Amino acid sequence: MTSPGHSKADTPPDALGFAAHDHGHCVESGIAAAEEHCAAKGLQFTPVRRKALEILLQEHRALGAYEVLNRLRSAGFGSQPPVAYRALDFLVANGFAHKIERLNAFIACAHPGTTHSPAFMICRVCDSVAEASATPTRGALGQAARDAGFRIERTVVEAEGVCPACAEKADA
Amino acid sequence: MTSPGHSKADTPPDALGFAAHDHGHCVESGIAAAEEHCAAKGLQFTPVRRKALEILLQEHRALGAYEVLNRLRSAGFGSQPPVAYRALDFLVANGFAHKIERLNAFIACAHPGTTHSPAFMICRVCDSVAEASATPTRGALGQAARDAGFRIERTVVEAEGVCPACAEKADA
DNA sequence: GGCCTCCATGTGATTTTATAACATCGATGA
DNA sequence: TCATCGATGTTATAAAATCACATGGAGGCC
Repeated sequence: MTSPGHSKADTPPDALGFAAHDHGHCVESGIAAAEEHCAAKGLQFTPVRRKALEILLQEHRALGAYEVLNRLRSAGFGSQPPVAYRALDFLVANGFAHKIERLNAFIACAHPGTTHSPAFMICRVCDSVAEASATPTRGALGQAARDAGFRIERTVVEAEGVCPACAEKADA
Repeated sequence: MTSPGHSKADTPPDALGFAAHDHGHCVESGIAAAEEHCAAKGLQFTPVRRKALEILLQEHRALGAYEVLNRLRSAGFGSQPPVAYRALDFLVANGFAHKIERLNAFIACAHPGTTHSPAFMICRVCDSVAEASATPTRGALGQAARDAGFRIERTVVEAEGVCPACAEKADA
């Protein structure tokens, strides 16, 4: 995880993920948020589910289901695809993780607990992914949907490009 | 294309696809646009590629690569996956078709020839798909990208929901 | 013409991603 | 006690995508 030892110590609350930050905090707070939310809603935050979330939280990039599966197996859980897919489905369904459609891969949610329509920036060089907020009903798409009478239930917003770190390297 | 003089007073020129329209026109004009564009750029608009585009243009919904492959086979072309994937890659690379990431499927472009960042509305009931225009650099995502120093090269914008026709049926 | 290169097409084989179908087990509660 | 439910596990298979390699036509060049 190439922890960049810069001066900045904390993650700006509702942004970026490309910036340097206290990564241990991401993991802890992600787990804590899920724990609370599950307790509040009567959901079972079982060992596989917790472990799957932990695995995702380790990285600011998207992991394929089979990569998660391998790590779950290493941790002593079942070794067949449904094990991973079920855990991931649970995390996604409850907003603790998101699926990056472009990559057929999964990433921990950067602001769990809050309802939001996520938007992602995917670096095609280093594969890092940052989560931002989308306001899908406000732009051209929202207008088109209103004009057409289309009822939006969910949006996928993913930008592919080059993250600042990689852009800098390329320039040099 | 997008020459609106021809439409039936139903299809707004650069929108929707859920509305009724002269569908034969979609096919013809889609093919014609591709033909022109290829001639202009020195690209080979070969029989498989043309047929693949025709197949996509038949429908206002996304077709999986294997569905396209089946139809190509029926039309006398090769029957192995690369046949379809290569034709589709060509169409996508040149803006004649788009991939709907959410569905792992492909759809003909609704306004070929013009450079654009497409946005899609996908009906989860009837599977129809309409193409609109996105303005990804203008909303919250664009702002986040600027703040982060992320260089956007391509965006995926897909809204899932219920189209007007299906919503009406559900109400009734 | 003969030859070379490029690119498109074709094939078989394989990899990657995802789901179906069914068995077991522990917790809950009538 | 025992029926039910949800979570986990397994085997098997489906669906989506790519790899590797052979063939064949169109142009350019000698």
